[in-house]
Amino acid sequence: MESATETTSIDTLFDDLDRASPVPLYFQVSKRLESAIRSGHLAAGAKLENEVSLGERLGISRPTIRRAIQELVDKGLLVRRRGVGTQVVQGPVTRQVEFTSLFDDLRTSHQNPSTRVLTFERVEAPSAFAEHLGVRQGSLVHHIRRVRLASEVPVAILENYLPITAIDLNREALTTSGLYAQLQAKGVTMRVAKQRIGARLATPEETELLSVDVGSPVLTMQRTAYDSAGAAVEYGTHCYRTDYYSFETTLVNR
Amino acid sequence: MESATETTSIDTLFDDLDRASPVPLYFQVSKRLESAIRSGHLAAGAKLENEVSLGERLGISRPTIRRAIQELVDKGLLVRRRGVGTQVVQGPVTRQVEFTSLFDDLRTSHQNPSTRVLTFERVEAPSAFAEHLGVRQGSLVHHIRRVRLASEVPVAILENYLPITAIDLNREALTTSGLYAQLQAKGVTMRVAKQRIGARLATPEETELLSVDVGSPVLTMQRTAYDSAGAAVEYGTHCYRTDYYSFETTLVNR
DNA sequence: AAGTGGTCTAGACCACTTG
DNA sequence: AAGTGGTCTAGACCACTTT
Repeated sequence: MESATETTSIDTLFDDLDRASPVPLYFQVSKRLESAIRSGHLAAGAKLENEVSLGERLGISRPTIRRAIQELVDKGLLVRRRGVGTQVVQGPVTRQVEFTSLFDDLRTSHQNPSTRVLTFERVEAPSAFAEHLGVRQGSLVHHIRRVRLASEVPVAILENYLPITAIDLNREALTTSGLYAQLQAKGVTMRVAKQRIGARLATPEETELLSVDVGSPVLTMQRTAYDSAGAAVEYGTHCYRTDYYSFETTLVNR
Repeated sequence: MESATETTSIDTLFDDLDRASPVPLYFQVSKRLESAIRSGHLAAGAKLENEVSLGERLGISRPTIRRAIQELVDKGLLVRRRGVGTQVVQGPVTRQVEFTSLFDDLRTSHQNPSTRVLTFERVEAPSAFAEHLGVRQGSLVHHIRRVRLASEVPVAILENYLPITAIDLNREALTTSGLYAQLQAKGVTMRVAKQRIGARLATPEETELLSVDVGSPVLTMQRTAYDSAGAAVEYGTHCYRTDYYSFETTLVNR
C-alpha cells in the first residue's frame, strides 16, 4: 500500500467557495489547491481525486475543475497522465518567475529593499531604445537609473527608458516602491515582456556602485515590456550582483 | 483609418483543417495562426476577427477557438482585451524558451552543433545530486560531462547526473544528438523542469575547455527535470560562454 | 472492462470598452 | 446600445492506462 498512489481528498479545503464573488470559480479552486500543495497538506507524489468526481462533489462543472487544475499544471505543481490521474510533482516546490519587479521580489522575501535614484530625467530617445520600442528616434522619453539595495547591500543597477506619453513619473515615489507599482497605480498594466539574460564583467563604475571587486562578473537582463494594447511601455537594461541574485524559472512540457 | 485597428481575416488560412486527424482542432488552428503571425501575414498590431464570428465561419465551437487563441496569448504573440478584441503584439516576435536541449537549439538555428564527451561513467550519487533527486546517497547514477561546440567553437560545458533506473545511455549517440533526444527515444518524456540561472568567473579548467581568457565570466544554469510520473530523471549543472550564449524568456501577465 | 484525462459541442449570462 | 472577451454549464465521445 504505497501512500504515493493513494487518492487524496481534502474535504474541508473547498468549504468557502463563493459563487457570488467576482473572483472566478476556477481561480478560487486553483488557489486553494495551490496552498494545500505549498503547505504540504498535499504531499509530493500524492494522487488527486479525479476530475469528474471532484466536480460532482463540489457542484462545479468539469470544464471549470479542469481549468483550475490546468493552472497548476502550467505552474509546474501538478502532473497529469491520461488513463492514470493527476499527481503532485516530486521535488522542491518553487515559485515561478513572476511578472513583478525586483522591488516586490525582495519585499516579499523580507529583504528590506530600498532604492537610490541616480538619474531622473527626460532625454531624446537614444537609438538603442527607439529601436526596441518603435518610437521615433529623438522623441522625448523618461530615463531613470537606480541602485537597488537589499538590507543596505547594493544588489542591482536598474536603467529604464519609458515613453513620456505612457506615464508621468514621480521621483520621490521611486524610492519607496518599485517602478511597476507606480505604473500599475497609474493604470498602466504590463501584459507581455521579453527578456534576455546574460553575463559580463562589471564596468569600473558598476564595481563601485555595487561594492564589488574589480574583475567581478555581473548578471545582465534586458527587458522590453508591452501593455495590454500591445504598445511598448518600458525598456530596461539591468545588472545584478551574482552573489546576491539569480533567476529561477520553471519550464512545462505540454 | 488606421490599419492597426482594422480587423484582419485571412480566408485561405484555415482551408486544410482536418477533423479526422489525431492532431487536436485547437492545435491546428493555433499553429496556422502562429505561422501567419511569424511570417508577417498578420502584422504587429493587427486586430483579429472576433471569436464568435471566427468560430462560425470555420464551423468550430467557440471554446475550441478560444483555446487556440489562448495558446498564442500564453506564448506572448497575441493580446486580448475585454470589450475590445484580440491583437497581434507589437515588437519583435521572439521564440519562447522551449523545453529543448542546447543541441536542438543550435541545430535549429543552423549553428552546426557537435559534442565532445569528456566523462561517461557510473558513480555513486554525490550528496548534492542525491538531494536534488530524492535518490539515496550512494546509489549508482550516470555521470556525463560534455563540451558542446557550435561551428567548432566551444560554447558550453554540460555536466549531468541521471538515475540508472531511468535509462540506459549510449556514449556514441551522445556525440551525434542531444541528451534529451536520447531520453525521448527511450520513451522518457520530460514534463517539468526547474532551473536557476546565474553567473560566476570561469575556473581555470573551464577557461581552457571553453577557450576563453583567464578572468572571463560564465553563465551558469542548474536544472532538475521530472518525467510524467513526477520522478526526477535529470540533474544538470551547465556553464556557457557569455559571448556566445544568453537566455531568452517571455513573460505573460494573465 | 473500468477508470482516467483529452477534446469538443452549443448554448448561456456577465463585465468591460467603445461609440 | 452594441460589440467584445471572460466565465460557466451539462452533456458527449474518444484515447490511453491499468486491472
